[in-house]
Amino acid sequence: MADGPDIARIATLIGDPARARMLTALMAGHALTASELAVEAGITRQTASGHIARLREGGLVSTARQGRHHYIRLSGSDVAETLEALMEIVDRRGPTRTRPGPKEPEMRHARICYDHLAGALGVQLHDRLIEIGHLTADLTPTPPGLTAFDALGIDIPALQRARRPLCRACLDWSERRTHLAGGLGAALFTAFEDRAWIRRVSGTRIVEIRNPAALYEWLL
Amino acid sequence: MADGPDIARIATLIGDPARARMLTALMAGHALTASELAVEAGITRQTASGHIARLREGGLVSTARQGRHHYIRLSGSDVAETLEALMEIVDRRGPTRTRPGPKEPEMRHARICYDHLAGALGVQLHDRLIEIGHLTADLTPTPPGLTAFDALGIDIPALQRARRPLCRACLDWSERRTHLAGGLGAALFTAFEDRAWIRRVSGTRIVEIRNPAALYEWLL
DNA sequence: CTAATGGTTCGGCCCAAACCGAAGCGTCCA
DNA sequence: TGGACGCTTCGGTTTGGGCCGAACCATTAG
Repeated sequence: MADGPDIARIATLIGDPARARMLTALMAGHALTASELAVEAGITRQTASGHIARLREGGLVSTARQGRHHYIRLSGSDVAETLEALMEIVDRRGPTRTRPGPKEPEMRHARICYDHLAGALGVQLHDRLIEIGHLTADLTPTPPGLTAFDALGIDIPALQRARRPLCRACLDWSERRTHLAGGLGAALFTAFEDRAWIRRVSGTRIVEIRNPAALYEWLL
Repeated sequence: MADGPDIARIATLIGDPARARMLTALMAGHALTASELAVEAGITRQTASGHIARLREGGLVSTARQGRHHYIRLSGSDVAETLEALMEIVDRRGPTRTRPGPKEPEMRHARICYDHLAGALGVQLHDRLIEIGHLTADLTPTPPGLTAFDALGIDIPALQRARRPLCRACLDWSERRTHLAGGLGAALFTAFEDRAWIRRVSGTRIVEIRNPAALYEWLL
């Protein structure tokens, strides 16, 4: 009898849209910081902080402090399995799907995720970099990749010396696939922006493609 | 962006204590009426009616009218699996642990999970079927397995034609290992029940072993 | 040291939804 | 045909909690 409310407690934690987006983002298996989760969930840092506290209290995530950063990850595979079970229900009988959601097509096409590209364009960039051999499947730069990044003015060795990981896979909530995050993801974004190949729409997370020809040529 | 992953919608449905109690009651696999569910959840009929409408709208339960009665059941095994996954999280890290009531040991030993065996016996069945070669490690029936299932009156080809997957691994929340679900899991349960090898304890999810000799002999 | 950055806490606003009483439908039986 | 029964719908109240602005700690950089 008492187990009813207990599963309700856990389900309630997953049931908030912002928290569900956080947990979905954490499904990639990588630890994320509180700020990154806030961006991923589309809420402010202080709101995210409260959500994280509740998730931690409920045992769904665990946190680790490293300096002034708090890294958050799913607390175990059982949590991931539960989320997958929920996704399966959604998939099997979802009359109102999120994938072709007509809400904000531009957001789904290209947006900024913290400091790197996300959306369909972000996923495409990620896949293409691996496809043309600039990155290996586990996101390590290859010699040709180093040359190509250097041609964009990106100093890979300097990025590698930074504390931040060079490359990280970030799960895209609209595409449900990974895009490129980390120092290189951020560097590529600014490189594209400096060349006016892309531009941020001020006040939103939306990213516009200004020079598709140059962008796609670089991806050949 | 506002409408993130739909898993939040499903989780919210499970996240209300009254609805969680209803769903837990339905885990036994029997259809219940709206009034019975109201008693089970400890709320009035009209409140229960609203909850049932929401659960039906969300696709978690299906209803059937028979005269002036409305019978409600879980809409599928995927819902039961999700609930079991949630129970496993609760079981593993629940702060307010459910009192180890008198029913607990029997529940852990053998219980029904929607329509198939769970608990220690369920896990044992799963492992044994693989061990004696009736199923492969990825849960495909072998020729000797087909013969053995046929001897129990189970029509595997008919089950394979059904929409439901024939064999499915379902994570057991008390054993933390997988037991056998899917069409075959359900068919085995009814076959054992028909032969009076096992019996359900009415009003609960507990399953009693009535003829252990016959049951274990079949598993040789 | 000060400044910048990551994270948390506090206070107040606001809304979704859970709840019940009462009334409204159907369905079944005498 | 009237009445009992099962269930749903409607109104109105209440509350939990999600959200943000602002202020507050902690760590690192300069």
